[in-house]
Amino acid sequence: MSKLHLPHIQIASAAFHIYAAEGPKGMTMRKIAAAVGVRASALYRHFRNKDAILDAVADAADVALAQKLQAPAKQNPKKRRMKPLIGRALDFAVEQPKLFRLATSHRPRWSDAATGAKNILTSEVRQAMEKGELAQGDAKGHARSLWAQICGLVSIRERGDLPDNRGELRGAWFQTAQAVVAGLAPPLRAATSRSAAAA
Amino acid sequence: MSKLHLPHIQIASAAFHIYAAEGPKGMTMRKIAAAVGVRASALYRHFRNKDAILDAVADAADVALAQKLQAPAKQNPKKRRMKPLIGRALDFAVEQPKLFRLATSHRPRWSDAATGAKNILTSEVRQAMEKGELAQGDAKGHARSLWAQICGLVSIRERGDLPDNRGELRGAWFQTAQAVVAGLAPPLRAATSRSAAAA
DNA sequence: ACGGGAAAGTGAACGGCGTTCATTTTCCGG
DNA sequence: CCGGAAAATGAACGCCGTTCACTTTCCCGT
Repeated sequence: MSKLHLPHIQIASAAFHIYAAEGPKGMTMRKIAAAVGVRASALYRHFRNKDAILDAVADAADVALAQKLQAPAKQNPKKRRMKPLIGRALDFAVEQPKLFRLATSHRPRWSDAATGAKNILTSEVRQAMEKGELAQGDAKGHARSLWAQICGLVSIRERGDLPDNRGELRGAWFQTAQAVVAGLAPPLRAATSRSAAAA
Repeated sequence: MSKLHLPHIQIASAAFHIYAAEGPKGMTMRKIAAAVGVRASALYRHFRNKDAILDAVADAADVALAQKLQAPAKQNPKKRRMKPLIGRALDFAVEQPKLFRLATSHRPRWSDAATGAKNILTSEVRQAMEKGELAQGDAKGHARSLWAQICGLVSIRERGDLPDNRGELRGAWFQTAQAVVAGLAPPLRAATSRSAAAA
């Protein structure tokens, strides 16, 4: 396991904040270096290149998103989980649009870290299945569908094709969210023919 | 109406091809200029700056996507439209990933051009509603939900979280697509007849 | 047919970018 | 306290988008 150098963390953290505030074009080697009180060339002692730093930032963004997704501990175990979960994801996307985009689309693959958004989401879905809120089935597949819908909603929102008014916006979100959950909801009849293979 | 200068078109088209092949970082003022046989500084006689060229490329990508989305003319009017439509969208995303990303996420707003993907999609949805394939309701809202799901699917596919195997991939796509259409489907209609056993 | 003015193209230059490299500074264990 | 390793430096390279004064090209009104 790598030694997790301190300067490594300082650099990644500085880059993270710059990225969150100014986006990809604002995150510059020289600016990152300045933020940690050093010259740009010094960064190369700790990261192979800029992309490596961006990877670290993306990991951090993924973790930040995962933390936001995680249900609050005090949550009433009888309450439904899915709509609040979607709400939290959308909140994160609105509060930190650049980090959300990075977390959901930068890396070639989802982080498999236990603390990553993917695993948090899957675990939430699994709990919802156990309580009958979602149809029994492949938890990974359900998580995928749910996540696809969330990403899509955010993508559309960013294109400005959702109402600007806060209340209507929320309504449109949940109208769509409802469509998703309905698609995954316990069958009025048998829904999926394939669920055996993947688990 | 602007005069639709010829050089304008040449430049945009060169930029389009470069972007499709090499992505955002490959699309350089100097390269575009070389492709039309001119120096970089000459481009500024026709476009205010690089972003303006990128806007033109994004418009072109939107139109290309719309053409792909449009149902083939010979289509049997009795056949279902939604799943083939989703299939075409996904095909485009696989064949031209960079153009798809640009068309779906570059601009601040959807193009309202009649030939844009947004309008084609809405019109397809409207026809599906008329035939009872989708529940009656707000066509725009349905189109939004559908498009959200498609964008999300593509986004997830690009992260590598879908099977690599071609058949399974298709299966996973349509499993998810089914969840969407189910969410939008008329309340009591016979559950979308064919379950999507690809493989 | 031609002169002149507008449009288009040029080449050099600017500052900023990521990255490299030889050199210098800083740090710390024996 | 010293010597070598680690870290930081500053200058440089090539590419980027963009600007500007200048030249070339084109075409329209006389």
